[in-house]
Amino acid sequence: MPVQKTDRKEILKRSLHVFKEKGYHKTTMADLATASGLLKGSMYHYFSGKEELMAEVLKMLKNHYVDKVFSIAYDRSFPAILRLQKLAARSEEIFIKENGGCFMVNTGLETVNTNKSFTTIIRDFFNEWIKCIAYIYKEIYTPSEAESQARYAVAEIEGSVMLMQIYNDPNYLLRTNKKLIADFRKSSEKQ
Amino acid sequence: MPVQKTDRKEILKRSLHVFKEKGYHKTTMADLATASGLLKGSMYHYFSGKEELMAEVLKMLKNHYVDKVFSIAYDRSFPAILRLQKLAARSEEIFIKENGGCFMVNTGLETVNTNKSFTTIIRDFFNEWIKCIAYIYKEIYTPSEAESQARYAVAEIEGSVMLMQIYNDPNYLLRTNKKLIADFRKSSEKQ
Amino acid sequence: MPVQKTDRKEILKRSLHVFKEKGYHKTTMADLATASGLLKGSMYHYFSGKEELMAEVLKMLKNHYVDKVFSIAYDRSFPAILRLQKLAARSEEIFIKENGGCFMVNTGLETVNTNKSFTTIIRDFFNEWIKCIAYIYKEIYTPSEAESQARYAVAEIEGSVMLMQIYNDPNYLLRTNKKLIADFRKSSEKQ
Amino acid sequence: MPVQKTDRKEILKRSLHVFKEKGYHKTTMADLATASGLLKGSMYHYFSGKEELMAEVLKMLKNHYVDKVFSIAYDRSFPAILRLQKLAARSEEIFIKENGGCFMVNTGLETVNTNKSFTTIIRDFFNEWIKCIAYIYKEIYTPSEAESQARYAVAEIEGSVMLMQIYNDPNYLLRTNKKLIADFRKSSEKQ
DNA sequence: GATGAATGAGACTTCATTCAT
DNA sequence: GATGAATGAAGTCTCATTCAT
Repeated sequence: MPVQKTDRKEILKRSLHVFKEKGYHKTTMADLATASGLLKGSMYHYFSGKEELMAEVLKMLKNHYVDKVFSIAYDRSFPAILRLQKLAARSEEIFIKENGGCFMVNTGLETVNTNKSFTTIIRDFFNEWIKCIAYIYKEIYTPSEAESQARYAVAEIEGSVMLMQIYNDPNYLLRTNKKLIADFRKSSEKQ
Repeated sequence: MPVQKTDRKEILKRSLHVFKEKGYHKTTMADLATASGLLKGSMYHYFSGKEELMAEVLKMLKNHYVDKVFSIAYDRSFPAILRLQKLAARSEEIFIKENGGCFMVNTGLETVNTNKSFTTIIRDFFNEWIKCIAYIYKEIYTPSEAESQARYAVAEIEGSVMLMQIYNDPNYLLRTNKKLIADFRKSSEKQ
Repeated sequence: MPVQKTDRKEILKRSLHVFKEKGYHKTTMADLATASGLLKGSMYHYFSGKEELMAEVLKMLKNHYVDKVFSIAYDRSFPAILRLQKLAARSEEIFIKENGGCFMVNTGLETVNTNKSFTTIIRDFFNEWIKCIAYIYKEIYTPSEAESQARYAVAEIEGSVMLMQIYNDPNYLLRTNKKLIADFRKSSEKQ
Repeated sequence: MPVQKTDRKEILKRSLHVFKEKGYHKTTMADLATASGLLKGSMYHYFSGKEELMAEVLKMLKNHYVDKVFSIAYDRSFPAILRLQKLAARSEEIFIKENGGCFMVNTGLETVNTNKSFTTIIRDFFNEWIKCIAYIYKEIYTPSEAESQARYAVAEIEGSVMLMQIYNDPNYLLRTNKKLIADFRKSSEKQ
């Protein structure tokens, strides 16, 4: 019955959920098709294969972060500390509510030795994340110090998200975010 | 014709290398058998299946860390700062030299939704790690503050190891270790 | 958006090229559609399916041979030997230049056990070919001897075309044609 | 139930029958497995895939021809004409009785544009065939003339086999063989 | 007439596991 | 204990064909 049942964007969104749940290698094209309301064979109208599909999921997600999350950092109509808090709040929404964990890291680590093309996209994601945190930090640090601190911050957040997953306890992330904000406030006041 | 005499421990060691390289789901029993000098069928004399084998690999590795690495923290014949440095040095050896990344985290994230039994072992590993760092931190912090700081430290290290893998650049870990040691020294001196 | 106006004849011609290249079973409807400047679904406005399409390709080609090639044999305004030479020259053009090999034979052998309807058309083709050669041979042989010799000639030509394909060397056909013409000349002179 | 049900050689023989019947592309691994009394997956214990399997079938067949058929030509305990007759008789057995047609040619033409590795083996087969006929012809022709005549003979035989398949009439081959033998006898007597 | 999304059967292949020897 | 043939379910992907627009 050839009626349009869905579109690429919709398939990508639904595939993202499945990949989050099961990881790249454990997810089958049948899983993705079912989630999209299609049959296995129909997926190949939209994507040349599983690998391309995942690459597009990653790109979509990266763009979403850049447009909807990291952009918060550059909105100078709010004070730096508030922007940092907003970023933290958004990260909590994303990493905690939506089925636990950071999809970029989980995918990155699972595929780092088997799918180099994914790594490139994931690297872009981290570049953007570090850049946006550094932008805020530049209000109180030198540019090079800001970037260095941003890298530590991202590492600490991601490490916390990982522990959160292993322990199934969101407090790991919540505490780290609070600490990062408190540290920033303290450093601001020193000036 | 028995190609090679071997035993469980030897199989576990060789399997660890393969799992590190390819991850849990991408590794086949044939890969593990080849690495062990056995044929596929022979693996089942030693382990009931792939899942049990991985569980034993994780246990072996956890015990190795407890005995050979985390034990450093409890050797009070060295000053705290030196023990911290030794731990850092060992972690660099492990995470950088041996094919990049933290096997516990990589396995944990890949299987967190599909193999609960692995997660339990990995959680034990992190409990021990945090505990040993906290033991050192207690020399300058209150017990509860020490544990809190230990958790941050482990999160930051693991986050750095992850970025190290994604960026294929060991400096992420090296810088973090230096920072953690410097912070400890500074805090020590304040007292 | 109609990409390209076309018609059955044009589709058949373009499909012939693709079938020549890949054979019947390896050719997909998508290949044929692409070659025709259409999309897959549009092919079914012209032909009921792949099998009918191939049948029509074979008929078109057979008719082309009858009208444009075999007809040479019946043009008594030229001497027999010249007609034979012309036929040889045309066969060289067809079998050598256009991507090597005899489409009728290649298709016939590939489908002889699976698509009886093709075989009928291909048989017609050979009937016509043998008949036209026999027509020339009758100038020097009895009718029954002429037909017999014509069959040998066609067999030898086709065998040479086959070896030409396997060895990727057009000389197999060229030598055979020369020999057939020389034999005919010799037999003519004896009379 | 892991008991040896067959072996490589047996699979090759049975696969040959199936490939003869359906051609390379139309034959599925399931067809071959069924013919071998195995399940699809079990075929991959013996062969890395369909392509390797066919390559081995072709090699086996070529070797069979060399050892059991072409070798007749070199047995000087029989006169040349008798050796030629024996070869003809064997070729009739092979091409007529066993499901019609020459497997080497059918496979060669079907795959000449898609599987170069097959072509190499098939070329070897023809080299050997031409060589053995030439060996007999050298008794009455110069070496170079013998080889030339051998090539014509093989072409004519194969062309006849092809017509035999298309017309489903073994007389095409039978007549050609008779003619070749008669020609040889006539040429012998002239000397 | 042209489209192209959807189908669904079926292709090749992989792999954890079993078990007779 | 070791083998390796066999299994069978499941994986990714292909393709001739249909049909609503």
